[in-house]
Amino acid sequence: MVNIQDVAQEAGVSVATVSRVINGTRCVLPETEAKVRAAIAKFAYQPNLSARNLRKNESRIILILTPNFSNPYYSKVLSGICDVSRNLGYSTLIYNTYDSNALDEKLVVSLFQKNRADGMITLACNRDDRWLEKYAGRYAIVQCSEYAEEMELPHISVDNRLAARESVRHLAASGHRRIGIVSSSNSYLSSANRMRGYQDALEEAGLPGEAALVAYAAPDYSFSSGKQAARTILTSPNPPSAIFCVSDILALGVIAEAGKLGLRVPEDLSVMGFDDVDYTTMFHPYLSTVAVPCYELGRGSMELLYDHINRKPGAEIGVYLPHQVVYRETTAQKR
Amino acid sequence: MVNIQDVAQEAGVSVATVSRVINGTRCVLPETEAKVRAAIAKFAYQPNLSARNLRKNESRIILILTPNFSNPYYSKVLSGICDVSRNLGYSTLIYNTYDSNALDEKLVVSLFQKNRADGMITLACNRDDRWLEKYAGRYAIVQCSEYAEEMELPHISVDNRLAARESVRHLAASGHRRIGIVSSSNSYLSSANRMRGYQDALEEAGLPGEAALVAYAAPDYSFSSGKQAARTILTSPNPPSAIFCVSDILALGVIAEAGKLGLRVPEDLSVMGFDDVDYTTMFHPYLSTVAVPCYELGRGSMELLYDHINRKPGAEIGVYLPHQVVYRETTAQKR
DNA sequence: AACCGAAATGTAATCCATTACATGAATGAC
DNA sequence: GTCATTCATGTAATGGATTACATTTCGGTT
Repeated sequence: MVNIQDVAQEAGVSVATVSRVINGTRCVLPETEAKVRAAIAKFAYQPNLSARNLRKNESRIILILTPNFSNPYYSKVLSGICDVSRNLGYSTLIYNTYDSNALDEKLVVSLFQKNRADGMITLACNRDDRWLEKYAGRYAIVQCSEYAEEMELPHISVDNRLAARESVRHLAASGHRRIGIVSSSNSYLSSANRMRGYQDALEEAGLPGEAALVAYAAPDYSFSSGKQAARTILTSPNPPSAIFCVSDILALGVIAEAGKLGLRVPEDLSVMGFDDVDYTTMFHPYLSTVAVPCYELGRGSMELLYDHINRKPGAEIGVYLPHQVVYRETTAQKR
Repeated sequence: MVNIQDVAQEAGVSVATVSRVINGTRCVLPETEAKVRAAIAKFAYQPNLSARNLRKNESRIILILTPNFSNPYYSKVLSGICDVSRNLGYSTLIYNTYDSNALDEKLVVSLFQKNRADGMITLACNRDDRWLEKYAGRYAIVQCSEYAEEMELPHISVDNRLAARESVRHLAASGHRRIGIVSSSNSYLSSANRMRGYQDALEEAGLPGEAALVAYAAPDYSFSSGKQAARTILTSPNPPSAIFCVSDILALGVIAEAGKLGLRVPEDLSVMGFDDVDYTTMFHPYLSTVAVPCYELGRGSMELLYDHINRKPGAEIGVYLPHQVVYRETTAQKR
């Protein structure tokens, strides 16, 4: 494999000059630069990244901690992260934590040490993972989608509270007086904030909150847990005519269960999802939902991380991307 | 950051000995080893990977070329790859080629050179990408799911031809005499082999092939292209009573279009998919399909790659994992 | 007692790019 | 004409782990 020596020799200059040309660190005479570039081109020379990283004391590796690779939401985010990181010259080491919601402190530290990662992006930490703060100074960390509350750590997400509020407001504006919510019994800030937004909207519309309208699905966001939650709500004495769900898959479960109970969507029951993953429009009724810019969240989190790795002054702490509530076929006027 | 020097000093031995303990390359006296291990533990020492890679002339990075990160099939495969690669100490650099089916030769070479990757896994190459062979000696390459035909390059997949044959054989055994196929107009070997399997089964059952029973959906495997293909087949003069599809999403499209045409599934039309992605059981009718062990394909491809990187004698060239045809709610006896 | 060989460990070269410091040439000021 | 300064480039140290080769030690053989 050709190295910087060979290039220097070919160009008739020293290795230092070649390095300067490559990195553009100091002025090099145009004709010298031309010679060097010619030699680089001739050999198709590529600097050895291990040597460079060793010298510069960086790894050009960023860690990504994701709970579940195959979840379409996360895979979209990952896609955004990978595209940007590739352009910035970083390798991504994706670590699947398999829905173990606890973002393990020991794991994080050991991953950092073992890989000497330059930074990390977490896709799902709990709202009370305050220990992250301890490492903020030492390592560059960005939290994407979920983040630990009340901490000065970089994070990027949508405004979950507002999005939920808008969705539920729409349901109320469509005449629904009894609006349920299917949340998830996890410790994500998004779940908490979507619940808050739901309550905001009820209050705003002058509707009373009621325990029977609230169900918590299992923390796995699965289809079947959505069905189960729906059953609880819909078989109660005075069931709602609309249900807001904190995820699309849960909403799909709700729709399935509603069908089982003889309810038509949207004629008898309006349903709203959250995220807008691909299959929301893969079969009818198309799901009304909140479109979350997953890919852009991924891109944004990597860009944010890059700024923090390079200690760019003024790098932001909290970034919020715009969402959009989309009304399709699972929501209708109350009859 | 603590280095091997510090550990050696603390343990009162030379750096060579520390290295030997870490790598287990040569005999070290038990008490010496104990001292070294104590020092390592005390400092929580982790070898610098850049230095190690530089010296060993490896990068511990493997490239993954995938057409579409967010496709559930690929994300499952990626999940398997990442889990194994992590355990083997490799970083994965995932490169999204965005459905540009042409696995670009220049891209591959430049990625290898730039990252000095130790190996590469391709998730989708065309059956005629014979240029790959040129690089087989120089780089470790494993083809997962799709591979270039008639070449001695490592690959792993299911037996697409057999799986298709079994599925269609089942339809024939259920009394269907006119069985259609929705394939995809791409250049994947899987498509070709599933077509061959379809023909095998027809022949086996003594059923005639017929052009009107065959439709090629757009190469994007999309829901809408499935619908379009179904329309072609189902509106022909003498439509089939069963359709075998080369992907689940296409099958979903077929079912949707059948519904539009007033056909009930499975009463009027049996439909089989391929892959068994998550949403096949997310709404009724549950899809009959061929379960492909995506995750295991991912695992297997990384293990295979590892063997080839290390030039393990007897590393296999072609690995075939078992599939399983699952009969759910979209297939029924012909009436 | 002399010698051999194996085992355990140490010394130092090596991988390759970056960069602090050194050198030499050219420019300009007085 | 001399000295300071800047610019372009070269020399060599550096980062940290691996490993070929060297050395020491010790048990065993004759």
